[in-house]
Amino acid sequence: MPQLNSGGGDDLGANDEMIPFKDEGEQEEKASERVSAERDLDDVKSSLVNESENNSSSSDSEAERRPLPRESFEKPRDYLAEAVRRQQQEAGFFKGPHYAGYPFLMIPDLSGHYLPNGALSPGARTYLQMKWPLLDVPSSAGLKDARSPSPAHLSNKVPVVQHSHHMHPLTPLITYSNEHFSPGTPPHLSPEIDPKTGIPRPPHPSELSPCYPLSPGAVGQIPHPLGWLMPQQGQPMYSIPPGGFRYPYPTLAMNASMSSLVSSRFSPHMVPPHHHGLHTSGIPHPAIVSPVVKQEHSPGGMSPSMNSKSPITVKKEEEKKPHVKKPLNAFMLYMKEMRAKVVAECTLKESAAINQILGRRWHSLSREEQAKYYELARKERQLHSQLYPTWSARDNYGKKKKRKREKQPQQPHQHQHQHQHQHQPMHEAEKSLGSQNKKQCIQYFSSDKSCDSPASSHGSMLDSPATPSTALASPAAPAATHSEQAQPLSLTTKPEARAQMCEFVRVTIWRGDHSGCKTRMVDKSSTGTFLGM
DNA sequence: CCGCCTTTGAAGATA
DNA sequence: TATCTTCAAAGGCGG
Repeated sequence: MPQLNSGGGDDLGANDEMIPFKDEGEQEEKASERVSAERDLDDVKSSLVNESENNSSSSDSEAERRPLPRESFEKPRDYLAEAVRRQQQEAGFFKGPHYAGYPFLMIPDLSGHYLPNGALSPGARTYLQMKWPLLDVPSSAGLKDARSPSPAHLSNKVPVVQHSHHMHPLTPLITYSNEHFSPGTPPHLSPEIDPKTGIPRPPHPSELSPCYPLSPGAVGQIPHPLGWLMPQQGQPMYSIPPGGFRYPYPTLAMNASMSSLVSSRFSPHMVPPHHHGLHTSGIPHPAIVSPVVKQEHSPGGMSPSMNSKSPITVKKEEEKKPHVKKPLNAFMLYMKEMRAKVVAECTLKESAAINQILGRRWHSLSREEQAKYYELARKERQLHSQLYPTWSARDNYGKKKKRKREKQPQQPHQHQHQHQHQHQPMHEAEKSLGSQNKKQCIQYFSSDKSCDSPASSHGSMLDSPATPSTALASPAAPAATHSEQAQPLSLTTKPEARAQMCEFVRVTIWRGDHSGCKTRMVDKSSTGTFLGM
């Protein structure tokens, strides 16, 4: 479990983030036949590292080594801490053109999710216009320029936008003026509160400045700075209890990253300093799903809930307690951002299928790009914890009637992560089909290059679609290695072609076990193989 | 209409 | 400490 206040410099579990490839080894182990391939992968990785390092003209420290092989990459803390340090030291973190591509923003949903009433600050408006250049707009020249790769980019460790899509989803940030991204630490930052302990702690130089320096007691009543957001579906990402909070801080103390985070994922309303007016409007905070009650469970200090209450009362409050959602993790952020693109590329609409693609794309992302999302996620968590200091993931346990995913007692080696089961859904089918060969054929997404699936393009990788190694081994990866302009996501394909290439069908799989049959999304092109036809 | 599917990651729970 | 479980988003689909 991540340390919230390690004192090591980072905050809120930032240290546990960048381990995107943690399961790689496991998967690789399974695929003994791919040993040599792995070796090649290692080589690729090494070269990648070298290239990256070479490209990094900057003399800076560890951050410089950002593009690291998996092993090194597993030290997010240093990385992030360093990044932050640099950010703070160099006021130009967001200024320099080369930093333009390192926005901590999630743009895609901006309009829909975060702008309930459509009201936007000028900055936000600009932002919106830039948002989602959308699927394959070949001529986003201006944007292209913004993301143009250059040694300078790389030298700054800041993940440079390199996109297959002409424009990095996050690129729009570049449109942000410095005013919105005023770098550096706000002078008026108060000590950050440890969400767990509620004890204020001095900001560590290497950690992000708290965006909302709230006192433990005040936190609960503080309006969510992001409270303007209202997701499209009417389900707020985060929401503020009705009635809103009073916003105690005339000026939002927020550093560059935070402001970007806020302004993006959470809302452009945040940008303007007139936020206090916003909250009085009671706009729900995106994290709160059901703004039934304005009162959030008391954060430590001045909350009434501190008082001893009868179980009934407590229960009542519990019921009324708005559902504060978990902060999105890096992948979720990525998904939100990229989903629309994938959907546009492919004919499919089923999220399950889309998510598989996204999962692969995720792995095909360069470390720098992933780092951006990890950073974003970290900020999200940080923000979330500051907004809801007493919130715990456990609070949401049981609120979602989750399917009971049956365990697979017959397969000892699968008793790993649930999500690892999910990573290899073919196992179930495999059981029913009873052969490794079949298993390899069971690709939800196969040879579709546009709908991506780096792994699928490699027959040898078929049984390990989602592993990073696979991604690295994919055709796209090497490109990424050589240039941040790699186009792992293949948006270069024309939509029509892509549409053709990306068709999925639902396949019902008979499962020999208790579960009977099961439906799966399978790429049409692989259906035949899958079905043994 | 609710839950499943599917992905990764974070965090809580459990052994 | 290691492993397992739940939930976060999303939207089509099935019962």
